[in-house]
Amino acid sequence: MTVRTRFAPSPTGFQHIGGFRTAMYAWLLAKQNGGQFLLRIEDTDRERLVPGAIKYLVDSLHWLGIDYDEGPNQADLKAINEFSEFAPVEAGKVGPYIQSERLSLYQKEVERLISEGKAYRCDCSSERLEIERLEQMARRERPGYSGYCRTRNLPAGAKTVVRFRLPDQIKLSMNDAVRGVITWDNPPLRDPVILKSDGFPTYHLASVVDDHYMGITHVLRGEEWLPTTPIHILLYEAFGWEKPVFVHLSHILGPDGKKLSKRHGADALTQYEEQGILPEALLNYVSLIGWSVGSGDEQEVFTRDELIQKFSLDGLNSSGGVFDPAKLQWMNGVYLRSLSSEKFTELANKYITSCPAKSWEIIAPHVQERIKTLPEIIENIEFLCLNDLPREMNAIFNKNVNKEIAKQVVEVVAQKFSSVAVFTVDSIHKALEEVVAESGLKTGQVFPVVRIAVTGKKATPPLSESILALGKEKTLQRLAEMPALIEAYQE
RNA sequence: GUCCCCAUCGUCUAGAGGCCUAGGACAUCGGCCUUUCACGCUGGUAACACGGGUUCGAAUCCCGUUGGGGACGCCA
Repeated sequence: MTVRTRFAPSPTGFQHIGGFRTAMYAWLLAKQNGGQFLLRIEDTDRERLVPGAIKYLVDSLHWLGIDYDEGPNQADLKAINEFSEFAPVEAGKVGPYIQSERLSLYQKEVERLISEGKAYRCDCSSERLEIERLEQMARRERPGYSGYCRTRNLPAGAKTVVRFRLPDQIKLSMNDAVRGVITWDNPPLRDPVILKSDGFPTYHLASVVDDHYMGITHVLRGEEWLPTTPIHILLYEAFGWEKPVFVHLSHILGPDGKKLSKRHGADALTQYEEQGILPEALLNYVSLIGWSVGSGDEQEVFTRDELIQKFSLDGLNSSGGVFDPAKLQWMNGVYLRSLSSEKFTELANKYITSCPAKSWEIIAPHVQERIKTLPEIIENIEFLCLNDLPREMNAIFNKNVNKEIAKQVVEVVAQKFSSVAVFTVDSIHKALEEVVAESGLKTGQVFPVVRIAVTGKKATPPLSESILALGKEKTLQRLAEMPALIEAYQE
């Protein structure tokens, strides 16, 4: 059996990391089995549509390296003003992949249901329904449609919706790939609207119809869909269609343990990009929330291919997981350090514009080892870019270094450096060591003072390399600036 | 309120009845390396929510309690 999975987001805002994790798992499952992964846009809620949301979805998927085999192509997106260069030029034969373009299909299927008595029209106004609901709540009854139009046999009309007729007694079970058998014995469900008065389907109808016609074999979605799964099962049965495998994923939680959502602690993917998180690291980290390779294997860092190879539904966890930014940062550092110097420089590009190329070349490997996210490059190379260097002067002084000694250090070092013909890491290092040997000053007195003099900071890349990157002229200049600063320093 | 799901270190997890004195990773604390910081290496603190069963034996199976989450829309 060919595995076909899909990611079916609604373009009602920016999709957060939880949604993309669902997409990733679906993609992983399809790729692993040589199947297809599709993108379907569920734009049936006309009121909440957000312009640009579809483009954001397509761009983000591409950024993460999740490419879809079937879905809206460039022309489709252009037609609705959501063009993305990252969409495929051609993709898929069971489209359209945008639900607003499949209206006639849904309407046709609904007619079938109505003619078979499995669905009916309803003209109850939403205002009336709302009042009804409030009253029920007030009476502490379970809220829901009363069933007023069930037997009225209403003809098609301007203001009508179509409801799916649910059995009076529902007892059914389903074998979820994550949770095993789940049984419902009379769940609190009322006849749901499947076709709205504007002619658009609701999720229940559209997703079932599309999953069927698009040949979806595994439905991966968030566990918020679990309570309404009986509706979907009943719909499959009403249509006489084969059901897919359901895979209800546990939620990604915010720091407070509540479901991550657009309104709650979630960031758009572009935020991570801006924060200098690599897509590979994000993908890898997020894959670990709710999934583990298991079987005693303790691997956590996976390449994309390893993920495709090792992913399995069995490794999916049924409990929700908190998103831990600290671990993401750590993993990003791991990925950053594994980069070739060429690739690292390429990614660093936007942060090093004011740094001389030669200096960057010298300092880059040391910066690479020290950062967890790209923007941290800035603080590491600041001393190479700035003319007017801010210095953490207070870091110079301690019980071993007073103003007198500090001045002595910069003076001796400057003198020594002047006599070094060619600056290399070795010659600089040797010069520094000679200062220590000849002046009677201690290493712990010399290096910290020079570090502040040259870089302004107490935590920096290695001193000799930093000095080499700065160059002899500027180094001597910075040393020369020190006596006045030392003198002026007040605690 | 009703229904559904979930429950191992602070966090992500391993664990499919004896391999568990519960393993790993992040975070945290300490040591080593070292001119700082970082990397790396190394050691430590730290968990089976509770109560009943079942069993020779339970983190693992069953029931209940508690706690958390989710759903109850002409939203998805």
